Amino acid sequence: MTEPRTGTPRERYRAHVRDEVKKHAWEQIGTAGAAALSLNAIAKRMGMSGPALYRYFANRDELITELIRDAYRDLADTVRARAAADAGLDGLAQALRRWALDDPQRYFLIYGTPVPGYHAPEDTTRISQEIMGMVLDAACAAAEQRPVPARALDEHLAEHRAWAGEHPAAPSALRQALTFWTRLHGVLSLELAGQFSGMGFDPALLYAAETEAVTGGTPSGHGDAPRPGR
Amino acid sequence: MTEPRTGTPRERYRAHVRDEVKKHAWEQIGTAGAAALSLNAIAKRMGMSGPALYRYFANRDELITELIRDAYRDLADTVRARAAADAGLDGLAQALRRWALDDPQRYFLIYGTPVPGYHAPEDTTRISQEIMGMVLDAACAAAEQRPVPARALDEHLAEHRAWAGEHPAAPSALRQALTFWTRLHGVLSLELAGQFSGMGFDPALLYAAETEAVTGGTPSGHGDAPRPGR
DNA sequence: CCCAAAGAGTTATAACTTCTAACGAACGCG
DNA sequence: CGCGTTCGTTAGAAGTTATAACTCTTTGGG
Repeated sequence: MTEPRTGTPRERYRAHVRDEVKKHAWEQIGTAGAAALSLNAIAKRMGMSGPALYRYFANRDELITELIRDAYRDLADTVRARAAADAGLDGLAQALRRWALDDPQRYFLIYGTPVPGYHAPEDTTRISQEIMGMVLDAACAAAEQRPVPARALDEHLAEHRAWAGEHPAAPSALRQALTFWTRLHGVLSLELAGQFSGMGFDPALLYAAETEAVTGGTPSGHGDAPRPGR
Repeated sequence: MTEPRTGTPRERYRAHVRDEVKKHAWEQIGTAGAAALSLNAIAKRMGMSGPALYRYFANRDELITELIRDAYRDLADTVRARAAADAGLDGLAQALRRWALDDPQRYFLIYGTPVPGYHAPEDTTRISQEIMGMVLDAACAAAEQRPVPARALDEHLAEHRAWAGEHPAAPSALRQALTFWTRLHGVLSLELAGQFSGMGFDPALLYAAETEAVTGGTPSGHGDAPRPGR
């Protein structure tokens, strides 16, 4: 989460306690969901009384916001590592699914049901944009090897490409990155939510099929092995 | 929600109070999310003390389960009405989006972040299957007019078609119904969660593009007007 | 019609939760 | 070695879910 080797002893201790709180928080979230997260319960498990935690987190929302921040950072790191290995769009898709399956509630903390009042802090939206940027990079790289056919939506995206920032992606790449996100999230979120549970088919194959469809069957760059199924 | 014209006066009164509780519950969920739903607050708004509501709902979870049940029923009714009008797959897609935008938290109550411990009651999964059945019907009807090309996934689905029940859909129709669900849910859930908010493009056009892609551009049956955008 | 049973709503209470306030003790910087 | 900052404590307010016990009303059977 954070490196403990900085600042004064007190700061290091503080960072250590904060990390331990977050560790217990993730456990609670994993077993009972974010709604059931209790500062009191965490304090007791750490062997101290409830109000002590308020020295480390202003309130429950700040702890959850911090967890969301960490989740975003971890996802960005995962995608960045995979992108650095030049794994291609399908490599990113695999990394995303693994990351999500590794801790479904962490995925839902980012992409799940929003709390009506809640507004994400600016830095998390920045990380979100960075992730999108890496997907855009991969989409452009894939388009060089195999051109992506144009769609009717491309025109609209060409006119509304503010979300891509300064990225020089072609309209078709914008669309590809966007549908990469929506299509994989569609399968992944329903799988993680257990909506496929009694249905019998293998979600991994559906995910692989969607990945192949959205990448145009591009077998990745020169990075790790493709392995469509699992 | 339920017809008040049945049973004894007491039963009718009971049903009336239950409906009023649910009405207030939906308001709370809409403005603060399901996690913030408070039986106490509902009771006070209805002019009675907290424990009185326990005459009508065993506990908070039972109320939420009942809301989920109602949401499923309402979605099934909406889809059924649209399917009866022979609106085609894209008609169902439009109906789904309208229904979701009408009350995002209601959509998320069904398709949003799951609570780790929670298991859906049997009747809601039955309704879910009924909805899937109607999508399958529409997919088969569309395939008669315009054949759907086969995909690699079809073979797997042909071998694992238990979820389709007795439905005689061809493997390609199974896949089409499944991706209809996952692709539209992918766009819709991210839109409802506000993930597209600062991005500039029109989610309706993205949804329309995904609808057209998944239906193969079939301009519906003979029902209501198609109207792709909005 | 009458009366007992059933049901509705009440208050009191327990066991939780978040979060503030006030206090004492320990830590570590100068 | 001090002395101020920081930490952890207990006390307590205001919420929550949920149960128990009690009162009052409604209802249906004799």
